[in-house]
Amino acid sequence: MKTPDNAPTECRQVQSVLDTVGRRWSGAILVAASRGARRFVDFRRTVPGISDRMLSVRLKELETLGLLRREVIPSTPVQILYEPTALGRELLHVLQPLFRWGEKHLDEVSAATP
Amino acid sequence: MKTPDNAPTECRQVQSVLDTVGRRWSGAILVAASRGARRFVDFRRTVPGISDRMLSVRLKELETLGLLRREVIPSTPVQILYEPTALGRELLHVLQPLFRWGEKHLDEVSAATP
DNA sequence: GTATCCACTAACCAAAAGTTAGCGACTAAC
DNA sequence: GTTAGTCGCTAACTTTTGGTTAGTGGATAC
Repeated sequence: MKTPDNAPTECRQVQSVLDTVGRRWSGAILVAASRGARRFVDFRRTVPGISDRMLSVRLKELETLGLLRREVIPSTPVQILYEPTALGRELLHVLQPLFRWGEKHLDEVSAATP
Repeated sequence: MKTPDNAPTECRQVQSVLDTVGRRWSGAILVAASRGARRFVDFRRTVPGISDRMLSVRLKELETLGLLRREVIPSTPVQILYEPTALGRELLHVLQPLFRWGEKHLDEVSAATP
């Protein structure tokens, strides 16, 4: 069977999206943010199993990608707030169908990985 | 700010979905399949830049996950066909919004990653 | 007989993720 | 007033994952 000429382009695009938002923890961090997490400790408590290092690395990445905004509040102790940008909220919105699929089918899928 | 009690569960679910479909090449391979790719060489031609090894590894994973079905046709030379299962097609369907988001915003996002 | 195709696999190297520990500046408890 | 704990990180190191290159066997093509 033959694939259409634009198929490689589509594949490249899909690849790029998943390379940016599909990295380990990124999705979970965005969801945590959408559920109200703002401070470093909020995320650490809300994302199960993440280490300080990975959280720090991913928050920085997501900020660089323009999906989270970092705000420093010079109180004592200093507070650092992360919140979704408009772009981040839009991304969370299009991720909803994927999450619902996960809820529905994850048992079937993970049952297949021994 | 406080996150709701079910937030960690949601994060875990998101994590699991993205751990399965968000691995490098998996999304592109599924898209290739949805565009008509069936044989090993079809995928290699349709997914730009993938190596034989990664293609082989990912096809096996996607088969184990129940997203692709592997069929051996004992012709000469033997043909191996991979096609999306019902579950795979459903997943592709819920990934569409994400892909469209990518088309629209990838330039903004990748412009932020130097 | 040399060349190529198909669907892989082996051996090896690089990059990403995970683990453990600790930092400085502060606060609260005893 | 010393001990313990919090917050937002970072450094050093190990493990896991991904990437590259090469090669396989059986077949047909020239």
